[in-house]
Amino acid sequence: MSGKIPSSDHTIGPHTIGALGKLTGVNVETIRYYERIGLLAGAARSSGNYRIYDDRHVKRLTFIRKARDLGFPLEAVRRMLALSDQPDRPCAEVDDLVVEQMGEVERKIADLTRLRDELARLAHQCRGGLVSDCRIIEALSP
Amino acid sequence: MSGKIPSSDHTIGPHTIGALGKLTGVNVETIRYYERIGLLAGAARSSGNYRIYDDRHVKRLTFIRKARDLGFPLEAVRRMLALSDQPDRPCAEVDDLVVEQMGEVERKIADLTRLRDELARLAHQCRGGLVSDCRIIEALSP
DNA sequence: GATGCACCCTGTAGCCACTACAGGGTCAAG
DNA sequence: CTTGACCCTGTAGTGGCTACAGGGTGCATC
Repeated sequence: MSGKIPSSDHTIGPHTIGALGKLTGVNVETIRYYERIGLLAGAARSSGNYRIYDDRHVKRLTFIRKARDLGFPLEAVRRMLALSDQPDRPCAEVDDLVVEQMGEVERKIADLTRLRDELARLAHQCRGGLVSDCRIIEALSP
Repeated sequence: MSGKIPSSDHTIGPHTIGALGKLTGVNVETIRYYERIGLLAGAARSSGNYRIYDDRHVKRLTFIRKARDLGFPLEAVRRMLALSDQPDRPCAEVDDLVVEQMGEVERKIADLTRLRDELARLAHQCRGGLVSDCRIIEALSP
């Protein structure tokens, strides 16, 4: 059976999943995963059962990718997408998500900074010796 | 069938898994998980098939917990445990692990700091407005 | 000795956010 | 007409646990 297949490579018009992936910088497997969990709407299909994405998909996925790059968990991304579809709602709800995420990130930074200091204290404590005299092992041993 | 069961609550002598967990601050499920993946040696069993841990287990698990608290992945913990059993090997191998882990942590801190700065720039950009005018949504939209 | 309760056992499934196959089908070019 | 790049579905794996389900054990209390 013959059928039209979308030619891709352009920034506009229909795209195969691979073209969408390249356009947005998202792995093909990840795109399918997003569809499976209902984050990205399913695409139309070609006669050969290929997914055919349009520009709304490109926009949507770009949004998701940027939000993920900022460290938002998928649930937050989902909420932001929902909000972006409701232009009449207060913007503060979006802001809350950003502030929450910033808090998370700051907590992680604080934790990791403590860790790094601990590790720095441990490092290079036993240059050239044997494990039997290793201060690091000692520090970990009860 | 009767049988001796270890009474616990002391810091020395045999322990049930629950007592070991309390002693070391490690979740009971996690202890069983460590046994399953071969990180913590299996314990003797009581007549009622309860695990009976001795002081070597306590030491071992404390070591693991401290290393985990420092963010070492389980594979690194495994290598450190192996090294701690070979006192004649050079301590530098342990040091390498610490330095590597410190590098990881510093990379994460750098990444998160960049993230935090991005988020800080986004936060509070659209106080009181509607989603339709939200700069955050705008920033994420292509 | 029956009952209750805290603890223990095994085995399996779930979490997050992907990633990596296996085993096939489809498309365009040479 | 074959090659090779791409696509499809479905399932299993990653790390490091955590959370059951469905049972058994140990001990105190009535």
